[in-house]
Amino acid sequence: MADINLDTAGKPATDRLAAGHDAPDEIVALIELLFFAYRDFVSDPDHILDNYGFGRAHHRVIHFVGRNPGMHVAELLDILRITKQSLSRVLRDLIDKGFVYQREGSRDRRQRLLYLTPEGSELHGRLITPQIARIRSALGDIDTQTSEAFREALFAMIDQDDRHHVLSLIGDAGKPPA
Amino acid sequence: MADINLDTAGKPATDRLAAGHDAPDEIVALIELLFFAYRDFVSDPDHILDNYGFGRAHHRVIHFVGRNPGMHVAELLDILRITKQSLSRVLRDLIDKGFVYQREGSRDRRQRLLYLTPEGSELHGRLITPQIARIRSALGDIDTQTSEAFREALFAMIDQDDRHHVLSLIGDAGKPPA
DNA sequence: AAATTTATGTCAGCCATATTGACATATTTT
DNA sequence: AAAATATGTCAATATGGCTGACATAAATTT
Repeated sequence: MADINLDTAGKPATDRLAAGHDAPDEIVALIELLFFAYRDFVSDPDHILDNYGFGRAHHRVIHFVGRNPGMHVAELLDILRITKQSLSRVLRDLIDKGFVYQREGSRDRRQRLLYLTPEGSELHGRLITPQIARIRSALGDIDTQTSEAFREALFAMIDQDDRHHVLSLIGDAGKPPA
Repeated sequence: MADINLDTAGKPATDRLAAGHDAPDEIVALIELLFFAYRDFVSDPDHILDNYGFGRAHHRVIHFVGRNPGMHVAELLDILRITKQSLSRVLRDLIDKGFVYQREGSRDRRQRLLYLTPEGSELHGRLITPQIARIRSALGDIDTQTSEAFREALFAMIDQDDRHHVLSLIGDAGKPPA
């Protein structure tokens, strides 16, 4: 934690001059807070995943399949914004190790519907627990309105044309902003 | 955008049963919103970086050095939470291509103080512009209180023992929560 | 019925980013 | 003078992303 040699003790003005940008400090603060919040937010699951020989990619699959049982591969690709090949490797790991299984779609037998096995479900629970705790504790310090505002702000950060999709994923808990 | 085969049309109850967890939907919604917000938030800079042959790692260095000119290597390592070796490669790229330069510390001549060159500063500006725009537009739809709440909530997500550090980095724009 | 499109999977190879552990150098601190 | 610190570098390794090509089965279109 060594004390640092930031020659911009007072910050704002100095930085803006040095950088030569017209970046409003309150906004830049939000940019950095998002970075730090996300960094720490994923660190808890990361440690757990180590014990299984899995990585973040596996976590994402476990999470979305866990929350949307019967989801098919194309939908997962769309959510994760990765290629078929990238997903394929991760999915194979999860299936081989017995955390995810596939079933043929009944409506469309080309589709492979994805489900968590009991082991997968248990891991899902383990991974989400610290994240829930972190958010609870973060919002616990704050009032309900803040929590609502947090949801709205995060939602508004998402690409316009993907918001309806996200809404359909997160369900009623993410009510459309008034 | 193919319409999806989520067999949990109504969501909440079904999912919780299927997954077997006691995950409150409002909190899970926040978890997912954070994922989607971050995914889209970094996508703008990512596209720009492609044109320079740089990646996210380079962006992070450009950003923090740009905001904290004269920062030294150890501090950067602490912020990014990566190893010396990982930083080393990225830093070498940036120095070789003329976006960052180093100066010997005057107080401690072992230190290498980091600065952006004019080119680095220009790239910094290019990278941060869409991020500022995204946040402005996200908060534009919303009121000032919401913006404040957003800042508070993000801050509270950060690891307890790192908050003072983050505070010192983001300056007054991230006022300590009342 | 035949042709086309779609959903998925897989192969081979590549690149970016991260890791560890060992070691070297210069400088500061004890 | 010895120890600790700040940085840099080497070699080896792992993960997770990418592209492009190709294969199969099933659904859809003509």
